[in-house]
Amino acid sequence: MRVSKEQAAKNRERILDAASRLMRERGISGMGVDALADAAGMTHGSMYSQFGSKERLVEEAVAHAVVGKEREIPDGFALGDYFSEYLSAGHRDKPGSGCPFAALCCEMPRQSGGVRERFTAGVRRMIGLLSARMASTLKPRQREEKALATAASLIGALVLARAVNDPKLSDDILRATRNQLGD
Amino acid sequence: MRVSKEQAAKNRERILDAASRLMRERGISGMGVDALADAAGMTHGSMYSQFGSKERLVEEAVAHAVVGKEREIPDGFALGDYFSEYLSAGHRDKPGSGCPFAALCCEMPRQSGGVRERFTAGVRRMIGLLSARMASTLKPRQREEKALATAASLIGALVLARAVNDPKLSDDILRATRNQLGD
DNA sequence: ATTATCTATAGATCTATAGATAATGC
DNA sequence: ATTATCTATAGATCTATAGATAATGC
Repeated sequence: MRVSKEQAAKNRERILDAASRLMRERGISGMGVDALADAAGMTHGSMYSQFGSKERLVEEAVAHAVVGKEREIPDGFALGDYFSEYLSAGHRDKPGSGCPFAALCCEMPRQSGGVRERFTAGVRRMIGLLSARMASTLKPRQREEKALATAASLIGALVLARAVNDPKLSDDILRATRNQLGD
Repeated sequence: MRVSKEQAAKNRERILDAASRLMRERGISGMGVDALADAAGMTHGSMYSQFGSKERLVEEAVAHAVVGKEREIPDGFALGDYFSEYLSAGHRDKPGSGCPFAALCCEMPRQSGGVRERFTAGVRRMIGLLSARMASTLKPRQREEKALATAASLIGALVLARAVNDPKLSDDILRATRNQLGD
């Protein structure tokens, strides 16, 4: 049951799409290769011939999620809009298509070097994006510092808002962080 | 091989100590009942007669970790010292005895109601502690808001500093957040 | 008599591999 | 001939339970 090169490439994309969603919804260790194969409409045997191991599949899926999310950011975006979107109830309630850093950060310390490399490269680009938009009255050093702290705030607020049981507390965390960040 | 009530209570404590550490190091789903039994020097059968299920054991272990961590905070602590300690390399590098919120937040959305309840109660107390120490020139509402955003910043910075692969970036995230929080 | 612990085991799930299958691409 | 996919299965690990064991506590 061989397929064409193009079809194989499409299947590969389908696996990565499914993996990058499942990973964010269930966690990396919570995403079974079998469940992933189901979600992608294939057998897990096929995934092993495409990726060799779960670890290498996760490497690519992390990069896939990060790049996909990056592409959603409009070119001339304003910081305030980005904050509002990032800290929205909609984002909180859709982890599968949301920020991969917020979804995967806690599992990263236990991942392979290759997986962490991709994650870290993505974090660096997020900080770069933020830094470039910080008030031009600040020195580059200060902009960088503010960008680092802002990334931590955004990710922390989203993760915490998803973690707590109480909807009001969750909303409060998002709103308070939005207000503190300003712009 | 029955033991005395006191010994049984001690064994229970030993299990909870081991669980609250293993959980933070390997994640809740990454902590096997068997590995936990090993770490506590017991058989897993004994743990089932003590706790009934992994879920109920996790409930107690989360509460145990939260309360244990709370007790470490000195009565008359200063906010600045708390920030410095929380955002230190030492804290980052010892997740097993560190903040349970930072270690477990990403897994919380997939936990049972009982587990999330304990986690949320702990978060609320952390926010209360922070709120009480905020500048007395602020109105209660503003103090609460600042406390919410501060908790998110602290947790986000720690989690992100643990996640990234590059030691310098990791240090930068902690330092930048420390500087932005002030006090 | 009660019960905390242990032994043995069930049944599910997880990652991975070997070999068969059948369509592509030379 | 090559190879993407599928089938079948291995071997490890995971949560959970049943029943035996042996010391406590009435």
